[in-house]
Amino acid sequence: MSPLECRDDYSFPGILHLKKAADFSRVFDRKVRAGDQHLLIFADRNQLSLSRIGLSVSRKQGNAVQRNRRKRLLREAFRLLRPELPKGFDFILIPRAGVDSTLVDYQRSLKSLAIKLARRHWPEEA
RNA sequence: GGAGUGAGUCAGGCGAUCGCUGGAGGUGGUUCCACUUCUGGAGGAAAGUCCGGGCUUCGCAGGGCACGGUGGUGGGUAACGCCCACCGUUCGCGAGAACAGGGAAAGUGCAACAGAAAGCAAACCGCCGAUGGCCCCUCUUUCCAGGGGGGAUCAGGUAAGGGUGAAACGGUGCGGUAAGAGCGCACCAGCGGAGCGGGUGACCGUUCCGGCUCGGUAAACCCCACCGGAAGCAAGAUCAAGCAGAGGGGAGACGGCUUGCCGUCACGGCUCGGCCCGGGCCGUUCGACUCUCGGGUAGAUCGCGUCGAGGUGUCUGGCAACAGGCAUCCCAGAGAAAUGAUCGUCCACGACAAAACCCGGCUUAUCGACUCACUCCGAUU
Repeated sequence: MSPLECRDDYSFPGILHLKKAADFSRVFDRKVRAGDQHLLIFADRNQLSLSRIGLSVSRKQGNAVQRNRRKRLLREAFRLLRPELPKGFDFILIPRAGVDSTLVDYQRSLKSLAIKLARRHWPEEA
């Protein structure tokens, strides 16, 4: 198994985290985004056979404990949905402030928004 | 039992499923990853970043000024603005609590409102009006002069009483006086000086003397004593793509002219091709390509968590803070940042809040639960 591949199950190892500042600015600069009342997602294609996520939670979301809670819910949503999501993308998830979202809310939003963003990238292939 | 004071402890539990991360071991693929087993994985404040240290880099003869900080005494400590004990003042019936607690007779400044007056002397109401002046009444037989008594008033005296204020230049009594006043005296309070006794000391007790009394404010300037080199883990150390720099090596001659291009041959690199011949492209008489060097960005590794001013237990010294001895344990270590999510269940229905180089403190936030010691009140024996 290559280092840049990963089993298609409910695990969530470190290589699926978006870590480098360069990756973050690349996705943000692409300016391809979609959102609803729970989430705002930026997306860009990567050259890998898997999808990665990065999280951006601002100070407006509350204190450190509340921000941590949001990040954990978002990671959990991604982890549980990973087999069903499009591959080969980097996503940046930004939760909406002031909304009391649950894990189920985030799962639902992540799935529909990710599929929507993936479709928007397909025309570039042709 | 009720009310309270002071120390201190804990910070939802259990189970199931799916995950994350550090370490150790094993298996598999040749330096990295995957799988697997065991094991560790947020706080009392991790917070605010307000002090003090360690550590790191830079700076540094010595002294002074400036700036900043601290401020009862004696201890503790690596150090502190922290802690302990004690002293003083104030508050509380008390257990106890609070104190930025050096200097106001070195100087400068400040004090709203009220009040006459807020700092060195003054006087609003009041009291007096002895002394000096003026006026009235009266007595001295009548008028004048003089004298006695009484009243009013001006000059003046006074600060006891009233009133204002957070604060108004000691208190009580006797004497004294026109009225009064430390004006005099006694005692008390306060201040200063000298002595004696106790204490390491802050201070405490006590005796005598003095002038009789001198207000508050220094987290206002200031004065005095003591302390302080600067910046911080994005500190800093090592390795180091790319790009840029310096130095070296590096394949050429001839001819033409419009003087930087063309032509001929030669050589070098790349390419077509299994290879040779050969073809194509680019380059060579200041330059393709290549070597070396120093600096160093992205990035990586270390710093960084096995070893610490460390935790737990126990003994010894000390009133205590704490120190020492012995035994024992290894207890988060990320880096866009792990320590979780969901469900079930129980109960007192879960507050405030999450490490980011590491320690010692302080401050602030906090649902509640509990332990120990002590005080006051009440009841009972």
